[in-house]
Amino acid sequence: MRLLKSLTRGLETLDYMATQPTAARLTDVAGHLGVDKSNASHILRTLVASGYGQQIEGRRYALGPKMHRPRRSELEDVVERREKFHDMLAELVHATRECAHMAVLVGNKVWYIDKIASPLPLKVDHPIGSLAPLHCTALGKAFLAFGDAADAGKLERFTAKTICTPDELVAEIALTRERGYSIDNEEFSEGVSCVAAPIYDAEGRMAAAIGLSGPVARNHPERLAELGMLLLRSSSTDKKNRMEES
Amino acid sequence: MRLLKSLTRGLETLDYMATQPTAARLTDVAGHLGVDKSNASHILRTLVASGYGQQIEGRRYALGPKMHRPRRSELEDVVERREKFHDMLAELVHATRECAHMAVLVGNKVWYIDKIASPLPLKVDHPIGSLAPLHCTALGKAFLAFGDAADAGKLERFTAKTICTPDELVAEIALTRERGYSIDNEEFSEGVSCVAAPIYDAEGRMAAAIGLSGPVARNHPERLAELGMLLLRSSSTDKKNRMEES
DNA sequence: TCGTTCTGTTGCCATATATTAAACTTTAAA
DNA sequence: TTTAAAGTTTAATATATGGCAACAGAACGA
Repeated sequence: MRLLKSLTRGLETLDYMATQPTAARLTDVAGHLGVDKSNASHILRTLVASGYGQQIEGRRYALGPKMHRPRRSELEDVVERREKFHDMLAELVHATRECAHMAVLVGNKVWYIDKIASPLPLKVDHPIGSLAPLHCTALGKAFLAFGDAADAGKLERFTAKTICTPDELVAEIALTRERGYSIDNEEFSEGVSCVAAPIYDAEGRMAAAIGLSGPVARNHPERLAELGMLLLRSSSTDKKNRMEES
Repeated sequence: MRLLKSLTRGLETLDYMATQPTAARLTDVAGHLGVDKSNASHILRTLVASGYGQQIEGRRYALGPKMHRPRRSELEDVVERREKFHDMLAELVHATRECAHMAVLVGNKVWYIDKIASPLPLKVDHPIGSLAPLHCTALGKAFLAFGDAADAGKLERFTAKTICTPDELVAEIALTRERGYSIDNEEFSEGVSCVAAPIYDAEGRMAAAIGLSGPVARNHPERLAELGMLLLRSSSTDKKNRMEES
């Protein structure tokens, strides 16, 4: 197993510049790598010449334009995903007569990006575009359990049933992982219960959450379980379709 | 001017992987660099070992996790912006009694991310989360005139007044730039006219568009001009505030 | 299943080249 | 202005690297 030394050093320099809060000086780079100043000079110059580094404000070095290549826009991904799962929401509403939501993770909140309301007169309403906390919503818990939501932020209390201690939340998340879908039983809004399940992208990372919400009057525990299983079935069907077309 | 060769090649390999639509094979990389397979093998292995490359689906190479370092999420920006301008929308609705919208650019469409409806019974409704074309909406034209919307896509006709030829659209955009705000006069929806103005981020790039929509019955040309000026005044006030706090 | 071809890996050697050290230049500090 | 620190250039040497060739493994077709 042979690694190219100068390449390794160059990349390590990129690492260094990436982790450094402020633009790095040549001497610092040389010190960090444990090489001579002149060597560091050559490395940095090569990085700059290739566009992976850049020299700014006199003689300081930072990551260059090539390191900030515009990737495919996150927004496009989100909008595309919304389009893709809109029909699934419609089917879910049709099958359950409950309100279906879709949300993505933004910081430590969920952001509702799609909704189809229940046809019944008694209905819940999380407007599209609104934000909600992670620890007390089914959609949020789905990101905690299956996505890469780091922490839930402050565990604010909304109702008597809101989970407000880290320990309880950890247990709830573990339970959610076993179950495969998440539940919110009047933890955010009195009288409203929800279930949610994750949606994955092609790389297998959680991309969005899809959930069903309704009044507890209709959604007793048994029905919530049914709805949860329905969500799992829908999302696994999607996964299968994706497998086949690839 | 001395550049490190193996480092240069390694970085060029990153370039190659970045521009390649699909994950690259070793032979392709070797061919592209004009080096021996064995050399390419060492380069790729070094890239993988350092995290700048990764080996996926067997024997193909792609940019690694270090190249996808999480920058501040675009979604966070959008959500933050929405929060920030929500009050302005409310003020606009209060002042004009027309519906106010906020939208961002996604590909060659505008995506409505916030809305406050008119209090009057006759009102327009672009639901939040929906997409609209650029060439026939005020919000879209704002991105064409002041933002970095590259092209408007197909100039589909929606009403008799829709601008459907590139030449006319170019002229309209030029006019919009002079005017400072954009106008949609029943070009997307019969009976609905809108005005819109750009919102800029800290770097001076157009971040979002804010617009007012209402029925033509109320919004005769003179009123549209008034609404446009109001938008400009609101957004310039925001700009001033931003200047002061920085 | 087997053989053929294509793709990627390993070991070796010669030499191009990266690294060091020292001299030199530029910038910052005193 | 002087002095010290930081950065660049040059030159020399050691060695890391690139090419070759042989090897191994996967993919393909029969």
